[in-house]
Amino acid sequence: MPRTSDISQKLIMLRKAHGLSQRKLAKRSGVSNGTISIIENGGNLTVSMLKKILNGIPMSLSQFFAEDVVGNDPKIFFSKTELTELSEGGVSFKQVGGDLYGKAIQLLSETYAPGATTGHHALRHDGEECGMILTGYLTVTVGEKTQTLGPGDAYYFHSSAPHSFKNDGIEVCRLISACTPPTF
Amino acid sequence: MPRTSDISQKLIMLRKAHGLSQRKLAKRSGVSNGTISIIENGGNLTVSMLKKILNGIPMSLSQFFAEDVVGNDPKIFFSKTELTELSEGGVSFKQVGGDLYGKAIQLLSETYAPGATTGHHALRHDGEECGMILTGYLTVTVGEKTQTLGPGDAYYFHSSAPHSFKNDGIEVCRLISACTPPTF
DNA sequence: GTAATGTGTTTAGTATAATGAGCAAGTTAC
DNA sequence: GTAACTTGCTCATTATACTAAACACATTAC
Repeated sequence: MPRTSDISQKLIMLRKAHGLSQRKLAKRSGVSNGTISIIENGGNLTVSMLKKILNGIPMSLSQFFAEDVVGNDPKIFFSKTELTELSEGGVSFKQVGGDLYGKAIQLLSETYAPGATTGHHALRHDGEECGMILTGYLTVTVGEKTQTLGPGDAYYFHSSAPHSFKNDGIEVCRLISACTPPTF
Repeated sequence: MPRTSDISQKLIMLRKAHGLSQRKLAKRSGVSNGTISIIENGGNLTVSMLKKILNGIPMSLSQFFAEDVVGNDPKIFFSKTELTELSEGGVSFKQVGGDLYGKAIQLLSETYAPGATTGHHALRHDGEECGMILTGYLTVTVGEKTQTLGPGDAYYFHSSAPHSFKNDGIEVCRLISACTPPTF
């Protein structure tokens, strides 16, 4: 048996993040304390066992195995500025690190609710733009080209080309994009 | 043992969707055929076993447990270019959408293994740089300022200031950053 | 016909996941 | 001090996940 594993590391992290000892977690999840110890040291475990343990966190299997995604509750910004939000019609733009107007680059954290769109009259402005889908699916139209992108997919284009975004999926789409120069 | 379960149902669906018999899937994933049968009838199974089986589909644990059962294989890059990786010493830079040298902007998907660093002799180059932590923690030093950032946190600075990155945590740190102009 | 392949299931044996008590070390209280 | 409590880990025992081979039933070939 391996000395450690991704699962064990993740469990340890989760347990400690919730301020629980092995015994407390064992009690909460109805598992023996010895089992927790073995698993945290890299032992194998059944899916149902993992489910029971996560139940004491609490957390779902889906959450546990989720490709990690942007955290919520924004905190300190190293850039000393706040994160500002511009939201309308299910589309939300968050200017990461605050408004950097006048700077050469702007990072945005965007979310598109299911069905949300920037509108079919496409946007046009100066600069360049690229982004990467974190979760969900987004249909991107640039000029006459349309592509539906999923997690891990990316786009890049000159902003002078007419472009629009739409979430045709059933789940929220989140992405990170960068554009230059800032247009907001 | 239950006569059926969500996991077994999902596995059956997946196997059939790929036109595989129990024996074929067993062969592909290096598992005994009997085990497949038992599991499909609701038997319990270890996480590593599930991983092995999914390996023959193929599918990741993350995908298997994902809430959405939408299509997979994200591959196409809307920018028509490939994602290239530059990795050394636990630090990995992935140029999202390929090398955009000559363009005004470059999006990077970066990962820092626990303990990994860009080196204490700080980097200096032209342009501006900003990024956002997705998972894990990263200690960012710019000039004389040092800050440890977590998920959702962001940084922004002029690249001409000496800067370095280090993962002091115990888990992998992943972030998305954008810089201009590209320096790779 | 029956021989050869395919399917999913069952079974005996073995490897190992899980239990719960007990261990050693470290805090805190008094 | 030492008594009460915590921490995580170890160990014999029990429960069970997993294997490999055999089973029962199909379909196809000749």
